[in-house]
Amino acid sequence: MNGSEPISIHPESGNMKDQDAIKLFIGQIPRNLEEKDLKPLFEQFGKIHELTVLKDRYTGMHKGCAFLTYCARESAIKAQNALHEQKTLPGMTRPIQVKPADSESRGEDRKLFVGMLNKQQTEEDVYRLFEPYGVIEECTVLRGPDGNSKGCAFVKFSTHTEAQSAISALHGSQTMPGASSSLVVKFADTDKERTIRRMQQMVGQFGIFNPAIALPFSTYSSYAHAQQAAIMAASHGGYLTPSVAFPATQIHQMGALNINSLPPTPMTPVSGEFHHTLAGLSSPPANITTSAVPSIVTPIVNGFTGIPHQPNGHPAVETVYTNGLPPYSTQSPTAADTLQQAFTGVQQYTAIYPATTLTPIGQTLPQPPQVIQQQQQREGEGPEGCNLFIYHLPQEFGDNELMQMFLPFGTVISSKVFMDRATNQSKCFGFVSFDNPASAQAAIQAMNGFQIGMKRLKVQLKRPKDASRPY
DNA sequence: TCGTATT
Repeated sequence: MNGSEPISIHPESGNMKDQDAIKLFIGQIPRNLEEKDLKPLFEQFGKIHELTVLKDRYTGMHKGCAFLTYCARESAIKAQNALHEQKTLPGMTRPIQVKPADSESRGEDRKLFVGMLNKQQTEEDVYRLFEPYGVIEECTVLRGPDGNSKGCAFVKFSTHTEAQSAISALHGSQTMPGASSSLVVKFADTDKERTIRRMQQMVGQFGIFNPAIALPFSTYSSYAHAQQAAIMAASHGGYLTPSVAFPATQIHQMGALNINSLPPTPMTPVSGEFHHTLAGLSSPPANITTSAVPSIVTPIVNGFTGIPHQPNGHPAVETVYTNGLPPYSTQSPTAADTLQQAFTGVQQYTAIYPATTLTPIGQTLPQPPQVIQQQQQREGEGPEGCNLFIYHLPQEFGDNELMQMFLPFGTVISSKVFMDRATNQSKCFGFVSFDNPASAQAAIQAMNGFQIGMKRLKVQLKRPKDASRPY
């Protein structure tokens, strides 16, 4: 599940697909092309059973890719061979992608991540290194915008077993000249792990206040939206693009990871489920460096994919909103409904600390307070059990940020960050008071241990004034 | 040192 809702061409009558039809993933589609625009391009290879442009579930934003299923399996093979990496659609900087959708063959369990490569090593070098262990379907060295190797690569074998044997043989087996440690060969991250990794990177990148990304969110109506917006902005240096969307479930998992600081349990690769795509469907020869391979395996340009990485410019922001429906208003909400108001604080907070908002989500999604009181810093204090002590606040947090952070859990009747009189700097602790104990408890549950940058919040009930000191 | 996008 991933924030997209299919909009399909209406299957015409009598367009039954073959039992062994292949669903194709189409990438690098200009965002102004809809199903009807794409249809002619693909129809020349056979009758289309279904064509679905992927769109964001909430914003309707075109994601720049699609799923395509032909009635006939053969049509898919022909289309891939004819189009994949062969043609660049108007406005795109990279060629169209036509290949079996992930759903057709999860691939993850036979895809390896290779780290600690020498930055001089090319796709061909990596290919040679892994060739002895099986049929390589894909071999890509990761490169930066300048085309320089990042010292790592993806290698996809045709089977899990082959991939495993490559790990056994190569992991740690040697140290490449210039590498800081021995070769790393392991299964590539799953989608979930990738999501988590990205978010962690964002924590690192944006854990320090960055006003540049604190602007453009306000009219979202749910946590997930707010998070998506912030994450999207963060991961693109403030540009809004539809290219990443994080489902709430993944965000939740990320949160859990932040709290526990534990790596996710690796997903056990599903084995035994053999797919009829790729190798199965037209039995690619072991040597796929030949460009004439009549296979639906991702064609390998010049023997290897990904060689000519052009530096790709930022996608123009204005091309993003092809449906005339800007997903994120740059205006503040006027008189939004109660729910929206309830989340405004989270959104602002999210904009400041994108990844860190992930933690409380879904853990304890509090009832939005019915009334948001705007009083920010009344010295008042709630009843016993309603007052929280918060430590390890970010240096930048003031009373208002503190309130924003806790608004989602109920009505905040006061928030106070303690300042050093001499320096006027935050002492990084403060107090928040709710109007009822349940809100306070919800806030503790969700926010205690919440990671911001390198620190974790300590959130606990404030000691009653008359509490006896332990010493 | 984990890819631009995968219902």
